[in-house]
Amino acid sequence: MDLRQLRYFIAVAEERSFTVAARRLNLSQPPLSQHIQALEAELGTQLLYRTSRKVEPTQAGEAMLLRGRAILQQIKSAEDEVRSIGAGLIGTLDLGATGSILRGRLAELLAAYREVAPLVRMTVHEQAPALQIAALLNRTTNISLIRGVPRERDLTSKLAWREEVVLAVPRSHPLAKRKRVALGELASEDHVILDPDSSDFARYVQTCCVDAGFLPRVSQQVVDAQSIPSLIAAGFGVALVPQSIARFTTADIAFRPIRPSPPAADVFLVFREDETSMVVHNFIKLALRYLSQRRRLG
Amino acid sequence: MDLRQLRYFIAVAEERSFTVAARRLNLSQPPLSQHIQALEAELGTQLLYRTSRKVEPTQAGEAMLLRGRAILQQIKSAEDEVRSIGAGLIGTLDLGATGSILRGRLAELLAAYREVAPLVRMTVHEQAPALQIAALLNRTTNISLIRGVPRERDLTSKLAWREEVVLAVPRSHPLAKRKRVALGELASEDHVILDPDSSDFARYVQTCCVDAGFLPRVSQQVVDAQSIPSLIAAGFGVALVPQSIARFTTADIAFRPIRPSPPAADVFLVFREDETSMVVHNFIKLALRYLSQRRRLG
DNA sequence: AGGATTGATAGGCTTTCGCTATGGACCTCC
DNA sequence: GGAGGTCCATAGCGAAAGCCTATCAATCCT
Repeated sequence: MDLRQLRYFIAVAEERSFTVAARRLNLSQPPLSQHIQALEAELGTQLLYRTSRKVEPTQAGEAMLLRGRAILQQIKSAEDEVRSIGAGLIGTLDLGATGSILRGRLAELLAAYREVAPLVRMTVHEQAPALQIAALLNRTTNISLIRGVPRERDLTSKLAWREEVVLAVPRSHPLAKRKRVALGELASEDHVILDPDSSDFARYVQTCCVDAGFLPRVSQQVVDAQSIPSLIAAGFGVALVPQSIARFTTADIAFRPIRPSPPAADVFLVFREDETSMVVHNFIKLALRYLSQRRRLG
Repeated sequence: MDLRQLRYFIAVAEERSFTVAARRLNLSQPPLSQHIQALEAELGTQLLYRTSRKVEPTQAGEAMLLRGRAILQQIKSAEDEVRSIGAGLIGTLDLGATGSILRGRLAELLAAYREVAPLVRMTVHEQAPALQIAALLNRTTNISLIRGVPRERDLTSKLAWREEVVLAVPRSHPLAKRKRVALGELASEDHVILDPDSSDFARYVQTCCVDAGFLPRVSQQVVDAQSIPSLIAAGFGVALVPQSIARFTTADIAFRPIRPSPPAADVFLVFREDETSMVVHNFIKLALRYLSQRRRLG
């Protein structure tokens, strides 16, 4: 059986006329008759009872009409689904991010994406950077947002945005009175830092300090950036943190820009080089476009 | 989308190789590539991710594979159903018959038919002959078994079998002692008859009696042949009944053949002339064959 | 009875389909 | 590390199908 034959048959059965059906199909009547005959021959069954005055489906024809319509509908629906998947409008998207990035600019990016592709099931996996890399290689996640470029060969990274690194100090601290702070002035302070083993950002900050001529004295080392503000407020010292964190912390803490030469922490979109999902490609394309726009605007 | 393309795609997706799939499809590899390309172009989506070493479905391809398999299966199932209906192996069959015919030879005919077409839903409507005709014209029933040929123009009748008409008398009756009885001898008896208005059989019997030189004296007239044996046993008189009734009545009654020139009641298969159902045609064909066979054998 | 309408058939033309031959990328084996 | 082998894509040709116009046979309507 052929889909063309099926469509033709349905048209004739519905119109109860070869001539009218042919008109509807933008076809002349003879080939229509021939196709119906071929279909009947293949099924070994008369589907239409025809006199020169009227055409009516036989019982077999009624069944064929019913099932045929369902089949055509299913085909259409399958085509739509495949097209949607191919266009990246349907599917799943697993993102990896740390809490600070998620609560930072990522949230607005996700909102923008959801407007474009509302049917994509998004899941954000909040986890430490090292685990994010593993998850990407695992195919547990499709995309990660990470401060720093991972060196794995199968992964591709694209700069998403740059965040200035700022100083976090207790409001009572003398540096809190200052409008800006030079990096070198922090040499004598106690520092709260992230674990450099699991965090590119921590390593980057460390490098910046070394470049400024000192190795930060560590009073406390944490794995989750979320813990830093509380420790600062509790008087454990100062910390160099991404500016985006400033938006979500208590009043006990002051954030001060580092000047001159403020360090910038780069956040990257990271994904598998061989990623095939159109949802992922779509997201990346949209994200880069959206972010560059934002950068230009403000 | 074309079914051929769908089949081709499924083969390639399953085999994960154009070359192998082409072999399976009894096709050379180039047209296979072309069809897949055409399908992908139509859907605007890559369905297969191909390198020179391996072929794998994309996410869209996976969906297409799943839905496509279901569609092909549905098509096959629809074809099977239509073929079965066309062959008269699936459907419904509504038969009309009087109780005496049903409990007579019809039962064995239905048993024979059920062996050939076990999936056909048969329903027997036990009703008076006049109602049977109406039901046939109504399309409430497809086939009736009636003693006598209805004169309606839209109905066709085929002789199913002939039954000898025999005399039913109480065992205590003098005629019960006889081996055979001539029709003329019943002139002086009281008769239990069916309503001649609704029964061809009753009219036929009446005609036979008139031919034999008398008009039967009616002691009781009933509409249901089933009532006759009880009335005979109760001493209401005698009755001329189809031989088949003899098999299902009590010991109080004797059945005696009419000799010479036994009257014969003909039972006909009656059906609409424009009947289209293959189930009905099948049943009629089988019934006539089966019955003529039975006639020859016994 | 004759014109009109309907589905079936016949013959010619265009499009599609499948084949062989070949190209380009990649893997494997010596 | 280059030669051969394998795989999918492309090109060009012959065969088959699909579609069209013209016509026929049957039926309906006036």
